[in-house]
Amino acid sequence: MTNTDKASQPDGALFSELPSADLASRIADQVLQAIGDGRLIPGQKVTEAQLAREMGTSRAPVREALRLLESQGLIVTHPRRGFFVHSYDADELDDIYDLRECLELHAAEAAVARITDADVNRLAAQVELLKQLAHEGQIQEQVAQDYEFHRMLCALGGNMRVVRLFDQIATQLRAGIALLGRNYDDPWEIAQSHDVLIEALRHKDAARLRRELKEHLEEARFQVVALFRNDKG
Amino acid sequence: MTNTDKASQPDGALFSELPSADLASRIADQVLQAIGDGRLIPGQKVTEAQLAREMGTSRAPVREALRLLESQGLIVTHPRRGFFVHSYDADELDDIYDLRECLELHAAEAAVARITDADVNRLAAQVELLKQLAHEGQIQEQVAQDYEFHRMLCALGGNMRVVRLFDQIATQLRAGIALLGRNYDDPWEIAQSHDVLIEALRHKDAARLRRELKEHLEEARFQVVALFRNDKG
DNA sequence: CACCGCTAAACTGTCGACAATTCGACGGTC
DNA sequence: GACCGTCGAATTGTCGACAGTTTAGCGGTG
Repeated sequence: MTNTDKASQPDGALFSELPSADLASRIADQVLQAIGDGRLIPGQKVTEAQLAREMGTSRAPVREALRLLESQGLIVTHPRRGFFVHSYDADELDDIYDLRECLELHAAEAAVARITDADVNRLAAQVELLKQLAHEGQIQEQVAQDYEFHRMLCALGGNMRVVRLFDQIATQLRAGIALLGRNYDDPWEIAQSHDVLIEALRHKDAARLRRELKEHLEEARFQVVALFRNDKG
Repeated sequence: MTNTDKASQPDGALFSELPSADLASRIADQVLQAIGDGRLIPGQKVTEAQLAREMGTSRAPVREALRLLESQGLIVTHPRRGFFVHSYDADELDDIYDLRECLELHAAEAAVARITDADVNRLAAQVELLKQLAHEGQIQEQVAQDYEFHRMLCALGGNMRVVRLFDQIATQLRAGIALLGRNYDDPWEIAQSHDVLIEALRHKDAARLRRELKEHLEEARFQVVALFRNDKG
């Protein structure tokens, strides 16, 4: 998820890379976090020199970090004007969900053909984790693990490029949703709504999985977009 | 297509932006072109200082250009090692086509519901252009206009994010295919194979369009991947 | 009071320089 | 002959500086 360890999911490598000492990546992570917890709000200008001063570095790595976040869709650039935190509107979130649905349904369909019982068990365990976190009231962590579940599902589709796209989309959605300031649904409901997906996977029922997953995703999409429209007019 | 004019397809804007004086973007275009016509070959190292010398600039904009191309998947970075032209293998091209199929089918399905007769006519005219270019033997241009046709189709789906992704994918495919050094099929066949898509669009037959488009794309995918496996072993 | 142009401050794009790291060649060792 | 460590050249990551542009504030004008 962070930019520090790009290869967080090494395809069977024994050791993951050591955390990069790269200044730019660390700065990008900081900015990402700042966007996530609202210290940077959408539309706000991000000044290279100011960030550089605050971080005690020169402008060069700050610039690279912002360009990285730009490529991930979290920062927008107006040439000679500077960098700004990307401000999502409801239509854009709707587009993002549309894209996510397209990718995830595709990956899930491919996954059904390749999935093993062990894989299904891992996914089921992840759902149990979601329920537990719902009980404990760890909402932030639950959101993170919810994305992780869907990421696992995408990964089982076997197309790593799709997984990378999913990561980008997830980051954007989290940034967009963060500024709602509240969750879009009851955590327990969310956790439970994954059960039907596990069922479909156990039976390797592609059609059913597609149907259920689509409903699952459109539920979230509908809630989020509706909330967004209310907040922003 | 180029990086110089990001808004090359302004959604109804009267004037396109003036060509950016941005050094980084122009450098990126040069490098992109160099990859396209084989002056830079996959796997080759790209040295910042050398590029900067050749272009008569400092390293800073070169670095930004390469990072931009990295975000588009044409350049890969090994930290503290430098930049390299991304070397595609057959499996990766297969993944890219898989992704393209997923996106384009989705966009096409959405397009059917929104498309006007004028839109269909524009697409049909584009197919005629493909045929004409096939006759004239302008293969390079035909390839470009072929992508343009599919881009138009994606755009009619209404999700601009999908279009941007398509652009990225197209760039990667062209870079990957460029090093085959030859076309993967008869230009006239390629042009004609678009006719069935127009037919399906005229009848607003989503199911048929999906079927035909899928076949259309898998044909290209099959040819390219097969050729690639032969060349590279 | 709204609008316009001017001036100063702030900022971006670009540049050249330096330290730390990496790469390649060389010679030494088994 | 293959392997290992060393040394010098080349390269990356980072830094501070400068020119041109943008922005914000201010006073003038209708």
